[in-house]
Order: sequence, then C-alpha cells, then structure tokens
Amino acid sequence: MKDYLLELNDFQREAVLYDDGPSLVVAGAGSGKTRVLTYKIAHLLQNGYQPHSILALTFTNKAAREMKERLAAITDEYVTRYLWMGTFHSIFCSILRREAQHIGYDSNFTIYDANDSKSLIKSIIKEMQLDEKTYRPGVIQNRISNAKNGLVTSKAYIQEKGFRDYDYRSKIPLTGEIYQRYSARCYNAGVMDFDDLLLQTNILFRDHPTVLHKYQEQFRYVLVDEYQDTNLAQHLIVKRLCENHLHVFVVGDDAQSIYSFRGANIDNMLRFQDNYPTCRVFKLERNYRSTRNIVDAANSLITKNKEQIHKTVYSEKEKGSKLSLVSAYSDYDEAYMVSSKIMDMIHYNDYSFSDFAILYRTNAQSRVLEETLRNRTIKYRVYGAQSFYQRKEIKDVIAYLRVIINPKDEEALKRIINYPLRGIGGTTFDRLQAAAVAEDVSLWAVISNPSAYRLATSKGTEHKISLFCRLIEGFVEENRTATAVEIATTVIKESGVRDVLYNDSTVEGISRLQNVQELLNAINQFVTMRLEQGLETVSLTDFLMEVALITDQDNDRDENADKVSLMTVHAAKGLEFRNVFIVGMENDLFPSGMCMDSPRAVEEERRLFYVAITRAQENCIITFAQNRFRNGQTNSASPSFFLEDIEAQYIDIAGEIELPSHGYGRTTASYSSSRSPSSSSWDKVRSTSSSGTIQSSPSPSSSSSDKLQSIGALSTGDRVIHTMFGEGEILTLEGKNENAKAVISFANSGVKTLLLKYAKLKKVK
DNA sequence: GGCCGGGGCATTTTT
DNA sequence: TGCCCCGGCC
Repeated sequence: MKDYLLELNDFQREAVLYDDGPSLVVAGAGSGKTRVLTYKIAHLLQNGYQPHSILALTFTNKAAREMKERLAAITDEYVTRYLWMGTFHSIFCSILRREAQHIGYDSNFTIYDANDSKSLIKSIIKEMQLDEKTYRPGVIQNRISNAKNGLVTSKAYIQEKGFRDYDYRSKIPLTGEIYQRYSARCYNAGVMDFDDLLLQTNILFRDHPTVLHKYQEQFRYVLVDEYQDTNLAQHLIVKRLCENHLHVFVVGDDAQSIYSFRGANIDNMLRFQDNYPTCRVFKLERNYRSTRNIVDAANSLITKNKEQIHKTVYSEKEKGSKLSLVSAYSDYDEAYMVSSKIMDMIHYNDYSFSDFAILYRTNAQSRVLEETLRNRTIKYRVYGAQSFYQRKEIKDVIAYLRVIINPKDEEALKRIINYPLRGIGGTTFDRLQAAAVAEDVSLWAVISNPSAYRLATSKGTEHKISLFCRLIEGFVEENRTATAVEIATTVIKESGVRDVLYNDSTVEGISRLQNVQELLNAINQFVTMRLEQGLETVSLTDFLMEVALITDQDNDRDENADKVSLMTVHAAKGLEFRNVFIVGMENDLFPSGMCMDSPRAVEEERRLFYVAITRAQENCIITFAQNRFRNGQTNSASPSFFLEDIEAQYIDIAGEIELPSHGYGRTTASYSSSRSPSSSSWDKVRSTSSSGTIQSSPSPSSSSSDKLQSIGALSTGDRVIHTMFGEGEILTLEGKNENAKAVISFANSGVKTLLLKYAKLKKVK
C-alpha cells in the first residue's frame, strides 16, 4: 500500500488518523472530501479492520463506485470486493432481503420506483372517488414520502393530530387514509418503495434487537458521505448501528445541503454534536478546485445564510478571473450568447467542449439551449434526461421480469397485462383490481383464479385472462432453472414484445428494438461481473434489485466524449468543470418562486446557487434574461436578488457580446457597464437591464418577401421531419400564409409538395 | 377496447 | 411550448 498519508494535507491527515470516537468532517466545496473518506478506509484496513466489517454509505451509485475505484488503486482490488460500500438504499435493500421474514415480507420483494408509487397513489385516489385536482398525486406522494422519511407509518400518521390538522388546512384531509391504503397495497403486492427500504430497515432494527445486534457486531466502522443530505430514517439507522462502538465517521458540507424537499434534514449535520457528544469536528477549508475569485465570491454569497457551521473556505490558487454577469434580452438570446461565448473561449483559450457546463434551475430550460447548441454544431450532453432504464420499452420488459419473481407486483402487472395488446382493457382491469381491493388480496390472486371472485366479465375476457396467466406461469416455471439472460430472452420472444417492436419499422421502433437487445447485454454483463467477483449464482432477482436502484448517473461510458454538459444545478453537485455557465438567474426562477414563503427554503435556494458557483474551476459566467418564454407565454423577468449577495469586487458585468443573427442579419451590441462606483453588483445589474442596452433581435416572421428563401422559420435547404414521410430536405418554398407550400425531398418517401398549413414539419439541426 | 384530439397544467428529485 | 388526462368516436 502506498504511503497515503503523504498525499493529505495536515487537516485531512488529522481527520484520517483520529480514531477515538465519532468524527464529523465539515468539508467545504472542493476540499478533498472523497479523498479523506477513501484514505480513511485505507487507513482502517491497514490497521486491521476486515473489509467486511466496514460499512460506507453514499447517496449515489456513482459515488460508491468512484470510491471503490480509488480504493482499489491504493489498496488491493480484492479488498474492495468485500467492503460494504454502496448507497443507503442498495445496502439496506440487501439486508432487508436477507431478513425479510422478520418483518413479514418475502425475500423476493420487488421495488416500486417513483413512477410506480405515483401510479398507485393515482389509482387509490380514483378508487376513493376523490378529485385529482384537489388531491394531486404528486403532492400526496410527497406527503407520504416525507412521512416515511420521518419514520411516520400510516398508522401513526392517522393518529397524529399534527398531520391531520396540516392536511385539513391544506384541504386534503384524507391524505392519511390514502397513505394507509397505499401501505396496505404495497404490502399486499409484496413490494417496497424507495422510502420503505429505509423505513422498513428502521422497523427491522427497532423490533428485532437480535438482528440489529448481528449487524452492530459485523459493522465495526460506519462511514457516511454527504451527511448533510441524510434524512431522519438514514440518520437513525446509522445511529443504531453505531450506538455501541461509536465508530462513526461522517463527511459533509452543510453549505451544500440542497435536498430538503426529499426529506434531508440539515440539522443532522448541524446538531451532530448533540447526537454524539464525544464527537470531534474536523474542518477542511482549503479548496483545491477553484481560483480565489470564485471561492471568495461563493463565500460572500453563502454568508448571507443564517443557519450554517462557520468555516472559511479559501483557495491558494491564482486569483483568476472575476465571475461575469451577462444580461440577455430573451431566453433565446441568452442561449445564443452562451454558445457564442463557448465558441470564443474554445477559439481563443484552447478549451474543448468538455471543459464547459451549462447549469440551470429547471429541466425545462434545457430546450432552448439544446436547440441553439445544435444550430451552432456544438456537441453537448443533457444529464438527467431520460435514462436507459426509464425508457418505455425497457420498463415493459423489466415489468415482465418483476412479475416473474413477484407475481403480486401490482404496478408491474398493470403495465404488461395488456401489453402487447391482448384484449384486457381498462374496464376489465378495473374490475380485477376492484375485486382484489374488496377481498383484500393481491391482484395476482384474482387474475390467477377469476372465477372465484364473481367478476362481471364475459367468457371471452376470462379466457384472455387465463391465457395471460398461463403465459406468466410458464415464465415462472422456466425461471426455476434458466439463467437470467435466458429467461429474459424467452420473455421478450414469447410475450410478443419482440414482434410488436419488430413490426414497427419507424426510426423509433428500430431503436426500441435495439434498446431491448441492449437490455439483454446489460443483464449478461451484470451476471458475468458478479460471477467474476466470486459469487456462486446470480439470479434474476439480483439483477432487478440492482436495476431498481440505478439511475441515470451510470451511463458515463462516453466520459471521454468531447461534449458540453447540460444539467440542473442539483445534478451538478459533486462535479467540477473548468468553465461553468449558470443561466436563468432571475427572480421566480432562481430562486424558485415556490420557496418565497419560507426563509428556510430561500436559504436552500441560496445554497443551490452556492453549489452552482463552486462547480467552476476557472470561469463562472452567470446570465439572466429580461424576457423568458415559460409555460406557453413570454414573461418579463428581473435579475435574481441573489446576485446582490455576491460582493461587487468579485463579479464583472460582461463587456462586448455578440447578439444572435438568426440568419437574418447581424447585430452587435455591447453592455455598458455602469461606471458609477457601487458596493454591490446589484446596482450594476439594475442599471444595465433597465437601460436596455441589449436590443431585441429581429423576429423570424419579419423576414423579407424575396424569392421565398424562407417562410416563417423554414428556409430552403433546411432538414425537416414530417410525421408521415420522415426526414427530408426543403427544395423550394412558395405562396403566402394559407397557401404557403414547400417542395420537400424525403429520404424514404421521395419528393412531395406539402401545404405548410397542414404539414407539421419539424426542423432538424 | 382503442385511438385521436381538445383542454388544463406546469420545481428541484442522489434512491 | 409540450405532456398528460379525459371524453368522444369508431
């Protein structure tokens, strides 16, 4: 093993070496938090801790994987195999599976993802004949999730006056009832949702001291990453596991706590010392990531928050450039300026695309950016977009697999009972489900024996149901002996999914079939990997558990691809880029308009802005638009009041910026940065935006009426997509308004003349 | 049972 | 603007 201690600074080393009780490492942004955690584990290993006696908990698979890789590099690879390192959810999912019988579950329970949960809540709301506009499924889902994360079971929820009153005041008094039904349904279906994995673990540990004791004995040391993001359920699990030996080492940054809406409680970190009175606090304050200006600017922002652990983050890098603040006329212009700036910086500073990230508050903002980047042929990747396992075709196949290992899985059944179409439609399904609810049995119990439930269905329908039932039973039977890949292959073939996709010769259809093939590869890969790690057998259940807890993060396969990264600020946490754009810095957007009634929520938004700024290593460029198209209309916007929180000395109002040409002529405007001395950047912003130095770009519709080079947004030579004919190129354009026509040469359908009024053309590139 | 189109509606979301 | 839900129609 390398002499790892030499690679740490004094403070980091102190934290790693201290071994005399609970430790809290308050790690500022970019201060080498993961490094400390990794070396701490290496240190424990070197001092005689067995790998299987170390439990290291993270929030993302990616964090766990990266830490494993780093550990493998400084210790031995085989060691990391036996470490208990993973996300809270995956680790306790394994434990729950092992101990399921203690809490009345089968060890083959399946997992509801957020969509499954929401869908179930929706059906319950319908069954209770409540109005979906009053009882918004998303809101109810949040309420239930928060309750679970706060370890409030449905029973407790209904009994507790506080919840009742709160729901009553929110005009959704029956939330407790929905929660109760939701829990019952999950239990009957033999499934757990994400929150259950933590809630049930707590129940397990609370009610079964011998089980708890077993794990207390096993885990001699417990480490937690991103502790500021733990919720009560997680905090308590850790506390229980450590209560005897107090070998607990947690790392986090309270200034980066941005997940309270998911139940994270920053108090877990702020009051760590109350929970562990003998704890020692270590502060890592040296930032290794960013230039001094960036660190100082971020500090000046975050000091405006009241609740925080005091620390002074500093950088010893060069001063670097100031942050820059750029005003744009519209969201479109904002996107255009960002892409221009990227091109400029690449040109003059020798950056590549992958040195840039564009961060925004909401996913909806990515659209304009994407469009603009495409037009400028800038390669980009949107993170947090639909992940592989979220695709419909993949979810469909996964649903079959879920039903095979747990036929009671109601949401999975719902997905596949009529896909591919087999004539079991909504009405029939509702009847089946109503019977299941009325008799308090699983949906599968009704499906596998419909005649026992006096359903008002026809003979023909009953036959269809029994065919479906036999199909599933056949799969279940095969799964006893077949490998995971074999059973998945059979399912795709015999369910009819393959034929449906095969018969769809559209571009989308072909890609869906490829995705399904890719799923088989993924299963194969997973099994091979596990076998290589020395496991005797790898079941379908193992794969499904892994898949259920996987999210988008995992596909960083093309990490080396040279692309600009687009993502929400939330998704950017933990990442770093040489150059960061923070766009849409406007009131009502960032901070979100929904936080304004709560000072705590405003502080969280400010932390979010802090996270955004601290992603930047060299340059941080902040933009806002004076007009933004949102929810179908354009609204005028004002620069975020958070900008006022950044001290003026660290931020510049941008100089000359080229405005979008739209291909209709060029305009160049420059920002008149206010000369008047001002103590806050805010004044400058105001003077800039109100003096309106940025002119509106000409609108596309004002294009000239020459030889009809273009009509509306279309020009000759444009590549377009037609819903029927596919992709093609515009050869000519003619006519006005109602009669505007285009002659288009389609790749697969030949040349067509289309009336623009009817042809819904979509421009590509 | 299943498809199409009008109307209402929009945070963030490690698992 | 784009998604999702529901109601009407085949």
